[in-house]
Amino acid sequence: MLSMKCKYALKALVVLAAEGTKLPSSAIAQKARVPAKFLEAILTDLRKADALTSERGAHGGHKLKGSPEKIMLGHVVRAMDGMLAPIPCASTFYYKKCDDCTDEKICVIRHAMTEVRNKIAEVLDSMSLEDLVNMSPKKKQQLFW
Amino acid sequence: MLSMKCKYALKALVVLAAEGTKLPSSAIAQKARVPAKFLEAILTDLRKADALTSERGAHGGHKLKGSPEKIMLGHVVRAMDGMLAPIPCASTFYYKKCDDCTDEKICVIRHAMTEVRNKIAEVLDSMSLEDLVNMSPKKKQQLFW
DNA sequence: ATTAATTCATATAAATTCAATAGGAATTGA
DNA sequence: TCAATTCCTATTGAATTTATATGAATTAAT
Repeated sequence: MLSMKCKYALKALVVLAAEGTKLPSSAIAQKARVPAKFLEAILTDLRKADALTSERGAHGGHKLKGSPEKIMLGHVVRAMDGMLAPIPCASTFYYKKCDDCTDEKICVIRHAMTEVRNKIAEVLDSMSLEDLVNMSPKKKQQLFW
Repeated sequence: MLSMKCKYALKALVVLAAEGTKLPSSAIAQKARVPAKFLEAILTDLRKADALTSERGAHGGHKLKGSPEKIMLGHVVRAMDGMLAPIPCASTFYYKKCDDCTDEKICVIRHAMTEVRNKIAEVLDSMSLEDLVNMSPKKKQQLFW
């Protein structure tokens, strides 16, 4: 399951990708329909994840860091929610050994979940913010949801 | 993320599939290395999910319902954790509308997550308990993890 | 210099979910 | 009657999620 945080993060980034300009968090919150104060915290995390840059003060705001086609969904989801894999032992970026496993090399649960994690990563690591923006038939009107 | 409950359920079912016989929950707990009392509750859920049958009293126990190749991982995971999809609006079995979405038909987040959900379902709905058992190189020794 | 708009940092809180454990009732076979 | 078992209900502690609140720091415009 994606957390709300992660979903909001994706929506915020889609807004920024579509807009192309610097936007204050209040404007993003409105366009993405996301709780304003919660979004503030999320934007900070996204900045730490190198997905955007922020400017403080009057006329400040947030802007995508780099072009939308270079920011992959997998990167965002990992930054917000951690591993893509269903269980830690099947994760490549967040691997962690199971307590109830003696020989993870042969663990059949792990084998199965590694297949799942690879499929998830395949999709999310090949899909960019630009892909998301282009996906909408109404992108001219900036309606993505 | 799979819950512990779901992981334990899968391990219990693999034990039952490999064994082929009726087993008391205490024996399953030991072989699967799962907390005994927690497992009891899980086995009840698995019975309700039609994955096994239970007999009470002395010499009672739990037995797979049907053959291992007919019990799919997707069925088990859904029964334990609910939807496979990353977000409810992308689920086919547990669909639920988003509050922050006006037109889900065009929602780009939903489109992306539907792709993910389809990949996950593809894997889990085509993999059976028998596949899991056969996956282990050490299945003769009944060591699966 | 003051003010308004903004990000940033920290603390808090309510609600929910997770991962169990406890105790005992009901059932069954010996 | 006894021992082994499933089944049922309740509880609990911990962690996580989803926020909200407050105010400090920064910046541009007047």
